[in-house]
Amino acid sequence: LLRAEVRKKKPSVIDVARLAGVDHSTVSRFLNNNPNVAVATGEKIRQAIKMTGYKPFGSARSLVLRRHETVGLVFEKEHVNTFYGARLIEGVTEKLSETGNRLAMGMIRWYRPATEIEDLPLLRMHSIDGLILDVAQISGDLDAVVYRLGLPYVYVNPAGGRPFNTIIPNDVSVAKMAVQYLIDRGHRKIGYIPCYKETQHSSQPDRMKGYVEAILQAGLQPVPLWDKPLEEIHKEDSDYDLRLKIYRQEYGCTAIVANSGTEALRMLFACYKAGVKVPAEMAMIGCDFTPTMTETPVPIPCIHLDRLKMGQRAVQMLMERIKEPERDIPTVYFEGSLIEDPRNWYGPKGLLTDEAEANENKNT
Amino acid sequence: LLRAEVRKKKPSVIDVARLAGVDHSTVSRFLNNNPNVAVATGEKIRQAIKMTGYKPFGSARSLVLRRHETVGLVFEKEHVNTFYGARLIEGVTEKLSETGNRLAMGMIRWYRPATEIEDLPLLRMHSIDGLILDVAQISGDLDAVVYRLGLPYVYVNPAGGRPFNTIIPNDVSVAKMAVQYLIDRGHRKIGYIPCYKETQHSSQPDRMKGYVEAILQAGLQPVPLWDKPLEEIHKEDSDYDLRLKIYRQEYGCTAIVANSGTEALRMLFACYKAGVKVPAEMAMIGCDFTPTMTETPVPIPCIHLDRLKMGQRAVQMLMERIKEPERDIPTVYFEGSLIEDPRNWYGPKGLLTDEAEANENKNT
DNA sequence: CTGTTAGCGCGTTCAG
DNA sequence: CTGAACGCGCTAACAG
Repeated sequence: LLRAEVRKKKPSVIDVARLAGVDHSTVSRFLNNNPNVAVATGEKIRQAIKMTGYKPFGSARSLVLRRHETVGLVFEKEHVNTFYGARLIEGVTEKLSETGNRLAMGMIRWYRPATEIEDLPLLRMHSIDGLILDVAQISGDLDAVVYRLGLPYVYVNPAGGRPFNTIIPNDVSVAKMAVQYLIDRGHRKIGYIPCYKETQHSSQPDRMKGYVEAILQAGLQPVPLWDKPLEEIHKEDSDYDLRLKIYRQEYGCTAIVANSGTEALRMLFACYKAGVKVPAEMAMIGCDFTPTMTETPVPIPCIHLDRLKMGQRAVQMLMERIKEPERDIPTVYFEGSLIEDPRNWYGPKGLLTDEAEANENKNT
Repeated sequence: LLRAEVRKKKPSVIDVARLAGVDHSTVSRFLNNNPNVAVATGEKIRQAIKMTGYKPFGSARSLVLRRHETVGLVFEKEHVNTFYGARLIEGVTEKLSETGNRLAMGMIRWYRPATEIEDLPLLRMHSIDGLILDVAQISGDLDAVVYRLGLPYVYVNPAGGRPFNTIIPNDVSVAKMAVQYLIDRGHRKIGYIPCYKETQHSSQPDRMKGYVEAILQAGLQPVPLWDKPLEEIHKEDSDYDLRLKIYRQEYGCTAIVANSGTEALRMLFACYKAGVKVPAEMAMIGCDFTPTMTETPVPIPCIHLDRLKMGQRAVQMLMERIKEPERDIPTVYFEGSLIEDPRNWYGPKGLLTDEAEANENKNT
């Protein structure tokens, strides 16, 4: 004990073993829950560990086990400061902690070549057991890079989708649910507001597709504004005011499906400015949830995609893949669920706290 | 090469050395930029590395160097899905990547005992070189835990502040700047909207303090609504409507300092509902920036705290501490800066893209 | 149940 | 400039 302190050197199994009067291999067995350790011996070792303040040196362990108990997460820099991104990171971290694993993060920017991933400090050496990739807006051959890494991997929400080893939100279905919600409440003229920031990712066209399909399936007519080029629509600050006018006067819309909370919020402002009552004169619903939806004076319902659970599921899938690297796992699709009043998100019965979720589950 | 492939074993320095016809120690020297390697030899080794697809095994390296090239970040779970939190993580990750370091994340929930930090997978073994802590709403003796870890550390925005090894936003100054902005534009009756979610963190009282100080320094009267208990004010959905009425009718306010974008947004809705023109009849400014401020029909200026840079600075400070663990570094305070129209945040000249920032710097 | 021993991949002496 | 030899802390196979 003292010697180790004096040498400014962290105590090792050797120090613990010496103090406990056993061999270092016995200490190792004890630490790894090997049953071949007498109870009395174990107790002595436990004492010695407490006295020395011993902590295992992870690197030595992974050197021999060839396992790092660490999972990598590669993420798009532009997505981190997004509710979607943050919740995913949260879910991943949480699930990893539960299973005793560490999370190591790496970021890549939009439109950069996929090969930049290989140069991340995260991947320049062998230091992780598997990789979760949440990258879509990237150039070059991502699959080639991932293959070269030779690591168990899981994709989350990639561009284009994949049949295996992937977690994907069902954006088509989400938009359909949103449309159905409005139809069920008697609406027949329903407009759609696309993402106000340009995106090449599939979520935008998928939600558009869902909107059109649901409308057509109900024997209704899609309102055509959505297929105009975005630049034309977004030239001025008053885009949404203009849009509201066209939707109401030209097409007689009584309801709107917003691509997300952002668009819902902007549309809501347009309604207030124009003196249009929400939801009486113009009903609204959002695809997906963002925290802005908690700030509206009136509730704007939304179809919630649980990114936290997607993150957790990604970890679970990756763990299975690490166990059996050869086996491919069929892609998991995540469906949306209705939130009638997103403003309760942070409340005592809100969806943010896991305790609340746990209680809800208990009651059902 | 082939042998390594067949054995399904990753190539090591030995394999590279054999292929290059040199000793493994020469390969090691080459990899660590030791000048004692002949150019010709180096070229042979480079070839061999490319052929084998060799990647260093990090654990073996850190075992002998006793350095992990990895930094830990402990974060509050409830803060991850916050713009503030996300930007900080972004800044930390970015700066670490630049310096060739990995980021390992751990999360702890509000109000839990500080000792839970020790049980994080991140800290159960020796696996990081230093630790950044962004935890404030936590119970128990955090300092004792950190001391026990025996690691170089840096605090970010802790409750109460610290004289050393800490990064802190100057919330008092931010609120003062916000008030001054309104005073400079001729306002004399200025109200303050506190954080609508309860918080025990110092940012809330610090901003209140800044508001009061600035008002008094200008020889004006603070509007007293801010010191009422929050529960009383927030009982109903119409809090902000009520507040607006009181501010205007009872105190004759022409301007409001909002604690953050959230409160600004809610106040703005209240104005629209009441038919109060912004900023003509009621000017507003927010402390700190949140993405909701990009969604308003009219610009609400704000005093921006750059959390991205705070994250980067934290890494820089930690690196210095890792180099000289005995030396304490004086706390760094971050000041706010005015954003006149936060709606440009995401725009081509917005603050989000570093390229834009770089260009701006070039021009100045 | 416990101790002995070998070796994981790499960096660093120290001879040559 | 290069190679031989050693050891970092730990696990696992084997012998008792």
